[in-house]
Amino acid sequence: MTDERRGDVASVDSVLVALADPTRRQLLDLLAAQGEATATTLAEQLPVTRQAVVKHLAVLDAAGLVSGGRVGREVRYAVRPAALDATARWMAGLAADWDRRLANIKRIAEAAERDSP
Amino acid sequence: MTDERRGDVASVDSVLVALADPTRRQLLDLLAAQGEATATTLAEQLPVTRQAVVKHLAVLDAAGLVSGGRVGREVRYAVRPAALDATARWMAGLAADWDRRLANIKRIAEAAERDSP
DNA sequence: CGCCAGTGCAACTCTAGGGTTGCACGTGGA
DNA sequence: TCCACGTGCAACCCTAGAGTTGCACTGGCG
Repeated sequence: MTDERRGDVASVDSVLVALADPTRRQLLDLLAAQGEATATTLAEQLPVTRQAVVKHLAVLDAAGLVSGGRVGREVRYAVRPAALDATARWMAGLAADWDRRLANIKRIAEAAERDSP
Repeated sequence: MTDERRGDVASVDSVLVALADPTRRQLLDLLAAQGEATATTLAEQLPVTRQAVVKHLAVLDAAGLVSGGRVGREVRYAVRPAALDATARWMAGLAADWDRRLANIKRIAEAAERDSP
């Protein structure tokens, strides 16, 4: 529901926090590989409990990285690229900004050096 | 020292962990804005102690996001875009991969639906 | 030469969150 | 119908790490 084009700070924060955990990244890899999966089947492929997986999925869901839908008595989760893509663009923009600033600083420093050697 | 071109998992991990903390992101913003700064001057602009800033700078340095150099009796830190840029590309690639996989799944699902309606 | 600013190191507190166990609930299949 | 499987909820442990305080060290400047 969040406007994808706006660089929302809160959403970037939640995505970064979500991706900081290695278990969650593994979870995302598994989900991306299998398309859809339940917390139970995911837990079978990881060295943690189903409950832990459920908590991680909740965090990932809050960050918009996955979404779950009920099918019968089970809940199938799938990966959502939008939030990840938005964060990637935010990060690329930040890196470009740093480059810009560093180039500026360097230019100014060289100009100052030329004035008073 | 790390080869920038290799998508090193460990370095991506350290960058994500480093960026997950809001104080560290603020620190990076300040550094990017000022070009160079010491732990002491940075601490003056933040609601935390200099020691906390030093620890954060150590984490950022280990992730390759900043680097510090001694000038006289003070240590000037500056931002390094390379690691951030590499992580941004890693993330963009991951998002693209997810898109690819989701499109595949969808295609297969539609083919199966066409077979047995 | 003495003093102060800026660092570095170490020990300590405290909370967020990753992980677990145990149980109750509901839905599908035999 | 009954039972088993997958989920949901709550309470709990335990460690990583964000932050603090206190002190020792050292290079610069008056």
